[in-house]
Amino acid sequence: MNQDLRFRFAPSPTGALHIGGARTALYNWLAARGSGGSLVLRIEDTDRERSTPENVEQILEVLRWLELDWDEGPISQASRAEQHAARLKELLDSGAAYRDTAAAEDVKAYKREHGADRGYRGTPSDDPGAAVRLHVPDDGDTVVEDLIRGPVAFPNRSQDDFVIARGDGSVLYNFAVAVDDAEMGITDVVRGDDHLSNTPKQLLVLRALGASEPRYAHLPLLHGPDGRKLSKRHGAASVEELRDVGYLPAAVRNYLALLGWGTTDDTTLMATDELIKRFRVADVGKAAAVFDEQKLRWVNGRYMRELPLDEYTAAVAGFNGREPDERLRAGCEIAQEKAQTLAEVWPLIGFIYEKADDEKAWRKVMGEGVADLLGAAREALAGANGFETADVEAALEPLPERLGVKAGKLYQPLRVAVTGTNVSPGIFETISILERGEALRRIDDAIGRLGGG
RNA sequence: GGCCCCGUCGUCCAAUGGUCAGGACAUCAGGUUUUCAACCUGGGAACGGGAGUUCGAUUCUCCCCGGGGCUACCA
Repeated sequence: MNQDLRFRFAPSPTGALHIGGARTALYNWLAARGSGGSLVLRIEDTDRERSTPENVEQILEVLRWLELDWDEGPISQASRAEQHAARLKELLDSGAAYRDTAAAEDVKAYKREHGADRGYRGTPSDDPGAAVRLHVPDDGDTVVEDLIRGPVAFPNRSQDDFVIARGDGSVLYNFAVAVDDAEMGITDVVRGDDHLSNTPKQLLVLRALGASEPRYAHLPLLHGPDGRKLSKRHGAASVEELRDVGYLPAAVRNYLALLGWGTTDDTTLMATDELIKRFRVADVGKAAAVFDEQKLRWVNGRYMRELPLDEYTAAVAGFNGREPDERLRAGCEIAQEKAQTLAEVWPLIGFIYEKADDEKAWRKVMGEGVADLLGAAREALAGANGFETADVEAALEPLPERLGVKAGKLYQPLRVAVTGTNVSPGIFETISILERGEALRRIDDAIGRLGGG
């Protein structure tokens, strides 16, 4: 345990939080919790155009839903403008940075002249409204000692003298991140691979400032099923969507943890405390992973089935905007083995409250001679000793043989008569969960509709 | 274009300088069965390509190919 470790999750609120971002948050959280260190939440909102309060709130909500807590923050990066300005002034005063009036076109012209692999070098200007660039050395490499990838060398001569502050004095991302990580005492930066190329820039800033450098670990990106970078096109790409289709937070954590990381003994299902115990940033793989919702569904199904009934009922109730009551609890009990997501539960047990109206199912099973079969079942149920599942079973079980039909020939019409559709939990449980009067009434209705009885 | 990263079954994750390259999801076949699931059994399925190092490479090195990231006075 190392209490001195400080991790951070630093999303930019420019849109919905991706499952990739969620995984980054999860990995940081697992690493922090597993090491006894702390987790800082910082919102990278220096892009005032795209950062909105709604997006910030959305990110916090996703983290809360995933049950990932943090120890400090959320800290708005934009609110640290004063510190940024102070550090910027240091670099300007020391000569490590300089003002330059060059625009994108000038940089291109420079490269046409000096070669595409040559980093831009500007000429200091005394125009107080010019952007600020950092002096990058011409020789040597800036090496990122990445925990996952090992040392990665970036030749300095290919690196531009990059802009660290706009003409108006506000700082840019790579500068703000470096300053904040240093001033917040971050020891471990665990983030997406898309930042690997930014790291030498941040290191250069840190060194110019004489600040301490954190350890870095760059996680492979997540791709969609087509192998391209994950985006909205790929189905449930945002965590909110995952929540809305009925996945359990614990299952999502388990699945996400496995996207890029695995154990030597091939364990697939791991409760969160086990993930905390076993997860190591350095063990994360290097290759990009593809988000596979089918496997998430399977993981989720396993979690659904293992949930204690009370929790299960509460989850189903919450998902459907209801209060958990005895009736729902009874329904959940018979549906728990069958549903893989919370959204799948209601179609299975909605009949408890109201009979469904599935025309296709009706046409499929309510054929010739069905009225008589239902009549026989009705009589058997009316005469049952009680109405527990065992009573219903005792009453119905002998029927197919006595009537000379296959079990399905009787049970399917009965299912449709009672639930209104042809998919439900076991037929005996399904009937038993209704009160006897209600069950008989529904059967009578069906017989009536068939023109029989 | 430049700089950088990555490359094991369809997908995720393992292992190894010498094994029949393993597990999970998915898939296929069979079983169970009152529907749908679930469940059980079994099968197919991978080291991107080419050199080199080596007695021997999936594993080490190089090249190629493929995919990806960055390349803004965005984050």
